[in-house]
Amino acid sequence: MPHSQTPTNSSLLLDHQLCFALYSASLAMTKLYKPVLAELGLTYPQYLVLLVLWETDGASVSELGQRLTLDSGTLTPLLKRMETAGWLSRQRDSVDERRVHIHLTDAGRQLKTRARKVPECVLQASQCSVPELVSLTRQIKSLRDRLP
Amino acid sequence: MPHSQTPTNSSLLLDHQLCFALYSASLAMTKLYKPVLAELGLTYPQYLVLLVLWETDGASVSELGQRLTLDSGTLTPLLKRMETAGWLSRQRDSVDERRVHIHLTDAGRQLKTRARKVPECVLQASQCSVPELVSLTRQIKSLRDRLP
DNA sequence: GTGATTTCAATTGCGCGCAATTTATTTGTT
DNA sequence: AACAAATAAATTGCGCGCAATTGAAATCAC
Repeated sequence: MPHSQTPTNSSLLLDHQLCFALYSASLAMTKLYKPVLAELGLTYPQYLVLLVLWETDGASVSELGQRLTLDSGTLTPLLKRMETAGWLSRQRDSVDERRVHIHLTDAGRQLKTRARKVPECVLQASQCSVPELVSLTRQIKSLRDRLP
Repeated sequence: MPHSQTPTNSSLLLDHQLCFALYSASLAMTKLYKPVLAELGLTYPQYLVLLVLWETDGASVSELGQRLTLDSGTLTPLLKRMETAGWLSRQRDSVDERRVHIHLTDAGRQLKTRARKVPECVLQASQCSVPELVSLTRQIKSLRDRLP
């Protein structure tokens, strides 16, 4: 046993590798999306917001935050930019005036059709097989769910 | 075959799921690191820079950029902050004056010892088995290497 | 019902990440 | 030698991501 620090160093390396792999792959994925989304006038986080709204229009800011693990400090300015761009409107809840509901505009709903080509473009660019992506997604979600 | 749009929608969902899983897991990992790194006065990208420098002191800005897939627009201000914090110094190459080499200070080198506990803390907090982390890391790296 | 607590969104401030441009230096061509 | 092209880092500008704080509204406690 010549290396007394082997356990520490290997876990250190492993840990770095996983975190950096996630960090690096996430940045690379965002770059992959960028040109496709730019044609629609969207950023990646804005696209994520639309994915939630296309499913559940009228969600509140905090509901969006739960779905996307983002807080109001991120979402409020982002939603204001999307409101300015004409994709959605922000309306106070008349019953509970603390809450703000986000509703798609006609333009926001129509964008869904044009966005159908996004995942196909990205899937093709990623050069991955579907079974591999299915398996990998399941594992990363499982990891994600165990993180605080 | 009642759903003519099934292929599109499923690839759409799958694609979103993978990208969002990566995005969400990467953000969660960064949050996991934050309190541990905060004790050392570091951010996660700064920690990544140190990991490279602890291995190859004196790397140039572009070499750091290649290792971390970051450009000078990100690295230059980041390195200036780390220089101000006393972890490193930035020195022009006397032969090729376009290049800037990054050298650790004594404090930067000594930080390596204190940083040994970082991966252990994070590994414990992640609640994952080592074999799972090894396998997942390999797969994510493989995906990353196929992305442009 | 009044005060304390909680909840929700907005705001402030800072550090990335990156596209696009600029400046300085080196290399290549002739 | 002189000019063009390529390379390296810095700069500018914008959009996140998040901690911390603020302000307003609803809920709870008694």
